[in-house]
Amino acid sequence: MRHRLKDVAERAGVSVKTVSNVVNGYAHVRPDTRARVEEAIAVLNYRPNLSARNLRKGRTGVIALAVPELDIPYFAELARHVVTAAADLGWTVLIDQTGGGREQERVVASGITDHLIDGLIFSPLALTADDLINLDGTPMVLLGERVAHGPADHVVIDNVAAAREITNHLVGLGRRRIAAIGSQRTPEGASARLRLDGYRSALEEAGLGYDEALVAPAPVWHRADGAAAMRNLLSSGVRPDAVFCFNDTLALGALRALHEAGLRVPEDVAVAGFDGIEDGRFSVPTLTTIAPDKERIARLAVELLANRIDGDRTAEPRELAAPYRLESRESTQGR
Amino acid sequence: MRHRLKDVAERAGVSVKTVSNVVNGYAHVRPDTRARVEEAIAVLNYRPNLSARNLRKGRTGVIALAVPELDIPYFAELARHVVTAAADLGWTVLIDQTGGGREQERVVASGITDHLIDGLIFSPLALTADDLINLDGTPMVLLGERVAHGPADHVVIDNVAAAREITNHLVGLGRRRIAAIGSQRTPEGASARLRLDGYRSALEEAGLGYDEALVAPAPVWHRADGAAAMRNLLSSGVRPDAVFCFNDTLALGALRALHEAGLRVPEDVAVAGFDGIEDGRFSVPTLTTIAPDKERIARLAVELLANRIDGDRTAEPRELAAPYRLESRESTQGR
DNA sequence: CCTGGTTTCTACAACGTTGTAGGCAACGTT
DNA sequence: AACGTTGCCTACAACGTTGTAGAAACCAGG
Repeated sequence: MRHRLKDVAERAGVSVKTVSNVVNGYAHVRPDTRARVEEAIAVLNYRPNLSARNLRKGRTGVIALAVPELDIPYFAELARHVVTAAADLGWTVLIDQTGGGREQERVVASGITDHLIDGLIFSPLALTADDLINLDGTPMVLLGERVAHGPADHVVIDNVAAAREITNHLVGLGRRRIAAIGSQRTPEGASARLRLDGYRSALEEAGLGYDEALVAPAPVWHRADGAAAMRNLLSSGVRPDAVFCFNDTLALGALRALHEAGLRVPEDVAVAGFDGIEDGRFSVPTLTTIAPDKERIARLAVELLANRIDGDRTAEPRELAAPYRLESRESTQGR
Repeated sequence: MRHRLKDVAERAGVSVKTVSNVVNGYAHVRPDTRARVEEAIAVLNYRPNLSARNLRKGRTGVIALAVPELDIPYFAELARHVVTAAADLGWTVLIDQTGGGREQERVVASGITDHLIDGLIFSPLALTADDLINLDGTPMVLLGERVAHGPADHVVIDNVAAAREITNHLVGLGRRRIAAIGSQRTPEGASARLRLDGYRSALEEAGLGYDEALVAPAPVWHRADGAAAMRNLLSSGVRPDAVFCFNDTLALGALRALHEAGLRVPEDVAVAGFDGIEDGRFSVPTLTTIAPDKERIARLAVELLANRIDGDRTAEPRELAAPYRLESRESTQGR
């Protein structure tokens, strides 16, 4: 039922290689020969066997994208853009869910040398630079803050500046007791640390001072954690007039907790998030956020990977920054 | 830098095939031979070339999951479960975004025969059964209502019964003017039709009658469409006391529009959705919904596919139903 | 010590593709 | 008329793996 070059060749009365040449668009094939071959291909519904082609060429046309979890909106949106950007270059994307644990991430990073993929775009949470030094040369592009200045190409956004900007936005609205949700002391918390730095430096610039009591940790950044952290803040007696949540799902959870506590957003407490996920455009109230340009991040990552795969694999790792925008909505503005 | 069986064989002083036997766990290998081979494998950091193995075996260990869009929460959550269920059987999942157009879906369905994947789990929106008859035997499992009783295995939930149940829930709360958002007249609207049927039959059972004016179409089921449909309903002068939205993102959009119109949920209008996405647990108010058991759907789909791949490819297509639950929350209950 | 069976290992071919090298016509140039 | 060049095509080998067939070494039972 499934046909090979040989079958097409027999039907068209040419050699196997000529069929291969037609399939690959080789120029020097007589029009009538080409037509005969193409007809045979159509009749037999021939499709190349990619395993064989890959074996011969040493390329698979498949890249992997490894993210912690697919149903975290930020990663789902990112994944969508990566798949699209890769498709533009003729690549297929294989998606790997790491779960975010260091051991699993290490497996992904090293098990990648299966020759099934040409390269890897990796958004690690727990991995350290040390985990990456021993890889045998599969091109890799890292996303996010976790392994900055590591041994691989890297796409980031300026977390410190972005966090400073959104904290300034809250300051500019006259808020004075600005809390933060999402701090982490674990090694996984690289993004958390940078965003905390930005928050802190904005506060100090504004002369507001940094108050530990206003900073709530969140081991994971899901909605439920944001809600719990907000409840803790409220019950601890501190009365913030604004909250900067280190990502949007935390913020959505915080909105929920504020609602349950009978506090109005933004009148009583202004809320800001980070990530620019789609949900934030439709929440009640809509969510002010830092929106990284995910399409750009995806495209840069795919292009960096393409350069590694086709080009010099020993060149110095490059680090590219993607832009972001502050999107101001009801949760800080009112309407 | 990258080693082959041959390199390992030379280092261990055995034949290539013996190394292959060790790698594949063949029983009859002397312990000391095995040890020598394993040591060589470790030293050289040998990894099998999957393209070559696949070529030889005719299997790739990769299955594809095709969904319309990854950043639709329902599909993201589903994808996560499929990836997990597939991993349990030793498979990797390649994710394909179709965009939901018929032409693209057709390409996915037929272009799948690239020998890169062993099978396909497909959640089509626009595809018809006719588009599927000509496939050359790549095992496939369909999800959703689009192509019922088609030529392939199929996992569904009982949409009509679920829609009837949630409509009954609204009726039971004393609501009398129950609107519906999400109807579709296009061929893509298979789910919409079934959910509308359930809605309608519940109303008629309850003696409430079916009123066209209370049914709002939504060409796509995104948040923005739900908000727009809700606004249309309100401005058309009908005053529903409840709305059944055909999925959760529509419902989240509707909540938003009701909020903007100054209507209270659920006091003025009760809102129910469908899909059981995570967002609905944290929206304000939290969302009553029909939650299909996505984990079960994913597992059933993967198992059906496994049976096709390993077993009889000509057996009659099977259709399995997955369970769902009505999850009652604030948007219909109040608190 | 022979016989028949098992264990352990190896050589070879094949999976379907493409790169290389080369052959044969047909062409234009000397 | 002889020459090199170009266009078109083919045969062969190779990518790295595993299935098949079988050789060599070993073992138990007579």
